[in-house]
Amino acid sequence: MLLADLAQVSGDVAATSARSQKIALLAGLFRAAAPEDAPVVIPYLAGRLPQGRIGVGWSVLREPVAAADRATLTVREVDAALTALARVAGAGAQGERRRLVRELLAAATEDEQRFLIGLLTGEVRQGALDALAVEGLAAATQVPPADVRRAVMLAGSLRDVARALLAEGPQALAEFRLTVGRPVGPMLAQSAKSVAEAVERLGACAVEEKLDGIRVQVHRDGPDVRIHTRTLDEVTDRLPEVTAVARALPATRFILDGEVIALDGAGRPVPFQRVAGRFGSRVDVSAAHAALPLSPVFFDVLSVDGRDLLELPGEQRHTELSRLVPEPLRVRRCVVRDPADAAARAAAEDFFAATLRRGHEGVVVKALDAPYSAGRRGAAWLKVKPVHTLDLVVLAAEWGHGRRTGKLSNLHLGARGPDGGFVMLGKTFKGLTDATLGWQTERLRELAVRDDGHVVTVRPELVVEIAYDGLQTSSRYPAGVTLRFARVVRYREDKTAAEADTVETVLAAHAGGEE
DNA sequence: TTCCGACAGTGGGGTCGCAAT
DNA sequence: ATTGCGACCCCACTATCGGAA
Repeated sequence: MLLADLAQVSGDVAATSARSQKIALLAGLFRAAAPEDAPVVIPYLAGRLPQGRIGVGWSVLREPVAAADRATLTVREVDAALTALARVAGAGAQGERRRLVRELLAAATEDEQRFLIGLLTGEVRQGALDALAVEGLAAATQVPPADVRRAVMLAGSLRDVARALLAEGPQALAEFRLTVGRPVGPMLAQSAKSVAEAVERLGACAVEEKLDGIRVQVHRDGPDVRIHTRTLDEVTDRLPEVTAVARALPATRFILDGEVIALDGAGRPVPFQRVAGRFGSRVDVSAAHAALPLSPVFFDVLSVDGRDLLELPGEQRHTELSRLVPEPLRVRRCVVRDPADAAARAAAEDFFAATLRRGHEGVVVKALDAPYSAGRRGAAWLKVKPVHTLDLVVLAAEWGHGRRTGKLSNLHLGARGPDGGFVMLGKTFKGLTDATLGWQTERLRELAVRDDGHVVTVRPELVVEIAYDGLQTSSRYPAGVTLRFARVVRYREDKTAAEADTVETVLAAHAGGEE
């Protein structure tokens, strides 16, 4: 199959907004793909490389390459070229990768180049990723989408399922069962504004600590322990202490879901930044380990002694968990059996407050009767975190990309400094409706003093209310801190810049506590 | 007919490892 | 030794489609 066919379909998919149409287009191409092409074609049209990220980014792709005028590249040629490229390493690797990429692009037409660059940067922007590729695969093979989706979740891989399905037919899906040693997509949580709202939405529920660390899925099969992240990357080598914990538990085959954090001498959690630093250390793990030991804390069990627990209600899985994992290795929790019981609701609020006092991020409220929905962000788990707000001044804004092209999108945010100037605390593009986006573009253009084509600097007059999750240390910004997860709540046209919050108040609000 | 679940998009900051400077 | 780049941790929020209610 020619790469041009993929580029064509990708363009067609991007051109329609109807999901049904996108799925039909994908299915059409999957049907036309030869069995040897399918393991490449399907990830490509899900916007991903089968090799994963291969060390090619914007700096390599920045300079344009003259396009070919005839489409000759086959999908398999491209895959072979990228496989070779992914293997390049060592001194001179940058230059060699650059040469290989440019060679590939020179053989591609303009449309093919656009598609390849999208794949390499992870920005195909066709309005279809894994989920719609699964639907397309189901349509192409005439298998119920739910069956394919389930197999993909349990296999942790669209490509493997596609290969099996196309080679062996629908019965191949039965092979994809929960298997110790093979990671599954972790269940994710939605957000709620308060514990009261979460309890209201869920009914009978458990309120559990939300720890601010790295999500891990731990598989043990006899002496063999494997640890995977949220995106299913294997990180066993980096977490020897987790392996040791898993080996010490009173069962030999299981899959646990939890979070890895670090505790200081007083038993309080260490800030996420330090945990991430330790977790990211790969060269000398034992030194990093000694400097900051990590502790796993578990909150779910998916399998034990060969029993698949995914379909069990959360409460029964918790019973299994408490049998397998002793107290300090489990998250604390508080159960609300009857949401109509005022005392139980009050206990849940107290638990939330106590969790924050212990230095944790918040809570996750979980329906007692919900199964483990692997790979889904269902409404059965709701996270609740405290939110802070500030009134800050817009110092500049950046031109947006994609659907925000032509709009001023990413705002530079400043607090009032001691000398009457403004101190930048970070940026945000989140929380904006299209209407607000349009409005701020107009307003900021009126206030513009400079436009370098990327950043538009403005007179510091517009005040915007910003929600954020806390401060984190920063080497990038002058105050030495930046806002974590900043997002726009609303513009404060009733306020002047002189009434915005000061750096001093921002720092004081978080003094002594690290949220 | 309206509501709501699932998806995709739009990027944020920090940290590490690696190669280039 | 320092700098720049890419990968990958953490993540919030809105718009949209299309099936459920």
